[in-house]
Amino acid sequence: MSTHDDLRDIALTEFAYAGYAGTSLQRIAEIAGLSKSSVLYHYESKEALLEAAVGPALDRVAAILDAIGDALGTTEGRRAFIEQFVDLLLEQRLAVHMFINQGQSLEDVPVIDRANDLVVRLSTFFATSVSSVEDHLRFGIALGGAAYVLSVKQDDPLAGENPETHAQVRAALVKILTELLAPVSVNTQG
Amino acid sequence: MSTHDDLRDIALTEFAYAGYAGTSLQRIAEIAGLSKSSVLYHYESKEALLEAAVGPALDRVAAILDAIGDALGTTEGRRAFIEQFVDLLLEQRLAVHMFINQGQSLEDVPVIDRANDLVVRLSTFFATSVSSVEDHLRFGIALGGAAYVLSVKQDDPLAGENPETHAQVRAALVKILTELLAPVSVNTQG
DNA sequence: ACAGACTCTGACCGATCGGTCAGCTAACTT
DNA sequence: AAGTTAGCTGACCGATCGGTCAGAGTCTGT
Repeated sequence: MSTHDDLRDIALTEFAYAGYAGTSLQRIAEIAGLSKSSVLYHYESKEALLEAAVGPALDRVAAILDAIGDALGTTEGRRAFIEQFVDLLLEQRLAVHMFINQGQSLEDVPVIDRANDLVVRLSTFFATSVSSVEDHLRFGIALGGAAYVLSVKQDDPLAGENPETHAQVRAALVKILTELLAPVSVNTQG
Repeated sequence: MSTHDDLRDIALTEFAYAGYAGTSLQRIAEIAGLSKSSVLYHYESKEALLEAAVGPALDRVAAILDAIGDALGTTEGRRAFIEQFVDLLLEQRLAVHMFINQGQSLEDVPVIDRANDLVVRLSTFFATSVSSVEDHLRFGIALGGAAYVLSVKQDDPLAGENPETHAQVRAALVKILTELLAPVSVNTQG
């Protein structure tokens, strides 16, 4: 992989792990085996590095939201969405964890504002007709919980990258999020 | 409230919101209307401020874990635990959110190590006999999701502090976490 | 009136932060 | 062989970081 992409990946890992404010360019440089000046040669600023790190994940979220469109109220629509959402989580777990848990404090960064807008879209996607406290909590727990559980470094089965475990995690996530967000009988007109 | 306690509360709010690394003593001082020197008069270091901020929450977690003891495998025991856990979350939501989401990166801070130990105890509490991937995910989503949803600043019903909404949130949380962690038929001997 | 404790402060410290800049080296072009 | 470019670097910048310290103001007990 190119140095450019290496830096992007290192930055994403560190931002998700130690926070944007808690990660220095010096540290990113050390992990990459470069000098801080080299990092700033590839990316014009720390903020540009953040944008490169989470931007692609935001594109995917936006694409999913656009594609699903209006099939939101029905249980069918929700289940179809959940499958795509789980795949997104598994592919972009660090980026999602980042803007879920640091989206509030980095509010004036353009790429984070974009992320926050998408979270709002995602929220209204699930809370159009039904707006009970319980449903709000369900959505928040599903979103924050999934982002959290996939970002925890653990010696557990999740750590391995073998495809069998991956399929197992995917199936379990779909099941759990379906229970939370699209129960067998959904009140479409709460 | 005393200046000492004010500083503790301000620090907790800022640590949970912007992260420990992302919060400066200068900022805490400004919010409190004091100088940075005054903050360091009340607390000998930034780390001491962190300990004062999350310590009481950790004491409560430990107390709950000690009290529940061995009634862990049964559905009854889990439900009793969940009620206490929800009350803890509602009372100490910022502190819980803090050490859930920053526990990994602040690993060498004593008070955070204590927090991480408690999370491990909590985890094994739910994963003694059953250790399937799905149950690990259920636990992580419940823990991380609840910590997340209660820490989000929102213009939603949660924001208000009126007792009626509080009871509504509590009931919904108990219901959702029970679904996640103690379904009607729990496999005690996975 | 004096002494001592409590609270608070500005000045200052070394270290680190994000970022700039001139210049080095190696590879490719003409 | 000369020129151009990409990749990288150390030296340096002002700002901010956590933390130290001597001292000022206030209040209480004697």
